[in-house]
Amino acid sequence: MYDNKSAPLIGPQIRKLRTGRGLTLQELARRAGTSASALHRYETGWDRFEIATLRRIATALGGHLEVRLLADDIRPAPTKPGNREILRLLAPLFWDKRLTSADLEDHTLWALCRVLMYGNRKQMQAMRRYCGDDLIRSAIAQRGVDSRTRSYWELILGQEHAPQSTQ
Amino acid sequence: MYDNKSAPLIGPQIRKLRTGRGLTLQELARRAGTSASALHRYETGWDRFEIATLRRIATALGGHLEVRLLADDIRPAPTKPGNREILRLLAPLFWDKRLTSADLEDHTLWALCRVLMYGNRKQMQAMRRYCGDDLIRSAIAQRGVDSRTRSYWELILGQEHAPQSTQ
DNA sequence: CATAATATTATCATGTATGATAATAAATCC
DNA sequence: GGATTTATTATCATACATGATAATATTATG
Repeated sequence: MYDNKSAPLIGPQIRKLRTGRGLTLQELARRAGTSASALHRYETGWDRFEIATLRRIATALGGHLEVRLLADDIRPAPTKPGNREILRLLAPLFWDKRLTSADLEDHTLWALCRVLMYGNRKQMQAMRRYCGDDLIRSAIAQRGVDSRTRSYWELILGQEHAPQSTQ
Repeated sequence: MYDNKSAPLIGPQIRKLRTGRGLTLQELARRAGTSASALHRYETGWDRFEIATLRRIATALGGHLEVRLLADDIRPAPTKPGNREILRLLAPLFWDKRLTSADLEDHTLWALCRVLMYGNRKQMQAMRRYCGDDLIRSAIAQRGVDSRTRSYWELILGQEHAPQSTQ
């Protein structure tokens, strides 16, 4: 089952790292080039700050900031669809050539490319589950795939690699 | 070997997700309650924006924002230290009772707790490699560990769990 | 190629994040 | 317990992020 584990809130992250390292608000503020009052605001729930400020704080805490925009709505479908369901789902995409079970088996990459380039959310979810992400990686490496689609899926697969491996 | 793979730059993430979903700057701006000009700024490298704005953008892109402050300077040491090296490193921490090899073997958790609570960066790195993170999880669950240390290490181990499992 | 759509660049008024500062409350230390 | 340190709260001036708008450049479309 896909694990939707997200990062803790920023405020508590800052406080835990700060106190865990034995730093006062004043000292961290000095190191980060900010103010104790700002830090207090952030730690206690203020959520209107600038990325640049947060970046300086992370650095002052001996680390770095990591920001990801995670795409939630094209995760793999919960259960693996059968052939018939896939055919039904993808039918609108293959108006020029009716998709058959044999097509699915023998030309999986071709069908997958079309979904990745022109498919809707639901179609992508289904194919992700049906084919697996490794096959998607092969698909986007195909010559007929536009660079827009390629970079999109590279990003999705690259960033989802980590949380997926959590289990 | 620990993999230091960080998130891509924010600008490119936004652009890839936006174009990959076939959205114009105008349309994404409309959905996110921001402006095309702001989006253009962010996509092309502007780095002074507010977290809240970025959050709205992520949501408008069908996903969510994930922000992590990663602690870089207490990663496990590159190589596993031998007993003698550990004893040498930790000696300053055990001024009240000289640490022996037997202590290390028979009372690992106890020694580890002291390092986690009072140790410096280098000592923590070494012990992390020496004992492994599972043992650290056991250690912080011990009764004598203060909550500050506990929450600190829970955070570190929780957020590093994902990238570490990448391999 | 002409047109439409989209991206890029520039300007600007408004709202607000920011760090500085001070007062007060709470926690820590001896 | 008293003194010190730290956290919390409030105020404020300044810098600047923001969205609106328009002009210009580039790209896409038929």
